[in-house]
Amino acid sequence: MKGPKRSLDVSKIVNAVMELLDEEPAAAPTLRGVAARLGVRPNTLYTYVPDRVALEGVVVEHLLELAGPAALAGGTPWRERITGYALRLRAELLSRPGVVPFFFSGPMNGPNAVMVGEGLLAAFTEGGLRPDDAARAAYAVIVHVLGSAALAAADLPGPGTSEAETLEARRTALAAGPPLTAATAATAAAWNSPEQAEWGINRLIDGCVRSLR
Amino acid sequence: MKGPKRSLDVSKIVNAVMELLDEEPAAAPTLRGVAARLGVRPNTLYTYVPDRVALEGVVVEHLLELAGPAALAGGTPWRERITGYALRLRAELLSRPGVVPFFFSGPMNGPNAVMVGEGLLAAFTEGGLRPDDAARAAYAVIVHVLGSAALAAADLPGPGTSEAETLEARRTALAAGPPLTAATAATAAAWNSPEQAEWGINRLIDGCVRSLR
DNA sequence: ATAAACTCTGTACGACGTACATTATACGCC
DNA sequence: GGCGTATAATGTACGTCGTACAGAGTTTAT
Repeated sequence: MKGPKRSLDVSKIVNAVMELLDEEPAAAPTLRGVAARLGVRPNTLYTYVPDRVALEGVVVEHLLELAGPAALAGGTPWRERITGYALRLRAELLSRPGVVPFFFSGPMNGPNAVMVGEGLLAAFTEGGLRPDDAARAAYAVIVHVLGSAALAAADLPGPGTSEAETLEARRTALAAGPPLTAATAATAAAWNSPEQAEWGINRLIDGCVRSLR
Repeated sequence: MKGPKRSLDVSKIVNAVMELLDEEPAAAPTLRGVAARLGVRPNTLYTYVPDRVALEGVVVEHLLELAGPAALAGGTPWRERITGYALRLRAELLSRPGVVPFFFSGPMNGPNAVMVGEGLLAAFTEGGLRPDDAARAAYAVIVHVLGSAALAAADLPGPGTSEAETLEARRTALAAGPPLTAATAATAAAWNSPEQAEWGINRLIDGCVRSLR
């Protein structure tokens, strides 16, 4: 290559994004913020990435990998592989709520997304689903995990509010609602808990398996 | 009340948002855009709504109603009520992709959200689920619908690109992937189709029902 | 040695959400 | 029935965002 040496590369940029998220997990990282942290002008990033959406795309790829897609390939029972990856990914996202919107800003077609898809396909195939159903099931799992994370992130307590008190606030609000809502207020108030997410994914997998008979 | 007459009200604002979405369904409506359409300065909207997130919240409420939550209450078989509302809501969102992020920008606790929850609870209860499971199932359905809509919106063809050609592009890209992905490329390429969404929701409900035995 | 290719900077633009002071309007009260 | 006061809308402004474009500086190929 001709010109001057590059001072950065995409992985350095991703690292900067992750550092920003470590410091302020709920704040959505911005192009300018990333550039500032790297000691560089905002438009310098355009050398490495065509636009903001693409930057978010590489961050998404990094997070998909952080959740350990390799563990999807085999070793443990197929069902645990699916729920395991799903819940790990969800946890990674919720510990950095600022990154959640990135998953909805463009198509997910990077190599890690493909790898996750292949791993889910393998697991569901091992579970006895026919190929087409396995494909549908794999997508449904992704939908569920990302939907769950996004809704939970939208409901996160702001700074200066404890998790326990928002939960209690939700519970009393629901208890004042219509009959069925009131009757299940305690359960419904914890709708964004990991346990609830796990329940949902398990029911989804149950339904996919049931389609066998 | 004392001061001058109000020139607007919240419903007029919501109407303006919907008009903006009619004209440019993929563009996220902005405070300034809404104000301009109403012939008013941007900060005038602060008389009616505390901030942008709250504005988005009332739009969300309006869309939840547009999908016809009353039909959740009864009349048809319980299962159809659930899938019907879910798919109607999904369709409303996808015909206005610009509004999808609004569903993830704050808690969903308006009256229509409560009404939808109650309707889902009623349907699942009629389906035989115990109250707590019905609550979990209701939330899982919401997660799935919104997740599906958000992922589909993120993958929508840009202007000047037909749906058929993006589908074909996805198919060939997947066909070049790892073995299981390649084998199911045709199915997986249509992952954001309404049929696929329906399949996912039906599997989820199947799984919830199965938890009975 | 020179030209071409490439990186980064400097500067700028328009859009966004929102804050604050100011002006105009209408009701309640004496 | 005029007047004070609460309220609505405006005017103006600030800081942040993504991104465009021209220019300066650096490296390699010839």
